[in-house]
Amino acid sequence: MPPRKRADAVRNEQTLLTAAAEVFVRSGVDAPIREIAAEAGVGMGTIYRHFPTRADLVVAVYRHQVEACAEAGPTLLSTSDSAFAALRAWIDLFVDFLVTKHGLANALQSDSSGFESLHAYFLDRLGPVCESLLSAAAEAGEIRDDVRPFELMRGIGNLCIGRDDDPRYDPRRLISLLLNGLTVRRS
Amino acid sequence: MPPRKRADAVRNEQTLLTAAAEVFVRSGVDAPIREIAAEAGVGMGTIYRHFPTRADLVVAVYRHQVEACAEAGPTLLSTSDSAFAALRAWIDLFVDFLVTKHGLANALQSDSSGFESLHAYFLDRLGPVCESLLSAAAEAGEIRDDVRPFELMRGIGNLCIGRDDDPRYDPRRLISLLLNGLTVRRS
DNA sequence: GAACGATACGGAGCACTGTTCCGCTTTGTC
DNA sequence: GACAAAGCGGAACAGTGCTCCGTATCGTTC
Repeated sequence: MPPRKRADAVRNEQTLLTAAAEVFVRSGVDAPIREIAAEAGVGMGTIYRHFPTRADLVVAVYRHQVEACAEAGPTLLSTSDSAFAALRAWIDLFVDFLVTKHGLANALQSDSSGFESLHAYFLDRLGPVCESLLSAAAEAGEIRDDVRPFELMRGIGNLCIGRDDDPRYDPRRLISLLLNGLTVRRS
Repeated sequence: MPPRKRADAVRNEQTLLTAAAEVFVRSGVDAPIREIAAEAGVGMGTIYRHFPTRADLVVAVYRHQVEACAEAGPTLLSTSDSAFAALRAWIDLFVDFLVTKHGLANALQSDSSGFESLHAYFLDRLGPVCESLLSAAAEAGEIRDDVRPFELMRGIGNLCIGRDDDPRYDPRRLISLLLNGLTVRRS
């Protein structure tokens, strides 16, 4: 009994996740469905069919982003000029992801058990990736070696809270400064 | 130089605060402006003139309710059959007020300094009122005498979090049970 | 490769909301 | 009573969520 999904449906679902992620970063998790549909180049009906509620979509994007972020770690490490450059690039992806993560709380609007499990999934999956980037940069002598993944991810997460309250507040700038602070300098 | 407010404007503002409070309890702080206008029997323009943004309205209702709640304490105490009955009635008002209070965080959406000061105002004003009701009931031998206003208000506040997540969750019921738990019984 | 359900798609259309704007009404003053 | 000024109401517009169904595409069977 294999009523398998049609190929175009599978394709659309992937397209949607990617498009939604991009729109979330640009316009927040409350972005109009129309905008996401336009970005993905599909009709609104398609979105509602795949993700009946906004929470469904946000959760799916969240998982998708965690996975993409996790896979990007090793890739960046092997293609970047330096481990520190890889770390910077990875953090940039991570910040994009945080928009979705912070939107999750509102989207789930109380389902705290669901939220907890998604949060645990996030830590399990990304903690080690962050760790490997930190270790590589530390071993290359580019940054200090006493920074733990948890504190870094948590700190960056907190820097991103309230990002759209005030146009003068730019989390990415502060994060960049923070990363500068990790580097080892010859004096 | 007395460009005093016109009498009808003053009247409308009061009407609006009362109506908005009621609608907030019924439909939450995100209730449509139209609904509030209808409840108050005024046009939508009137609301926007008095309270340009939703945050303005929520803050005004908040202050109004804190005041009403504070004034209701002594009144209830002198008109109720017992101090405990007065306490119950007061808590009921207090729960209505909490809807507004919890909506405040969203409405202020980050202005944490403004939020802090409103929170302090609330504690200063209502703490003593709650205290007097507790003392009266304790002195009448109706409830135990080791309950502090802060813990009670805080506990009730927490019971009201997530009130509209699940229709099976009824904070007022639990609060009623909690109050029962305060009573002194002959065994 | 032709034919034909089954599956999925797109987007017009409806319902509902926030916000503005201006003709009309009420108020206060002389 | 007359007349600005202040205030009011709600029609009108714009943006959004969500549904529904005619149409297009896919996968399967011969």
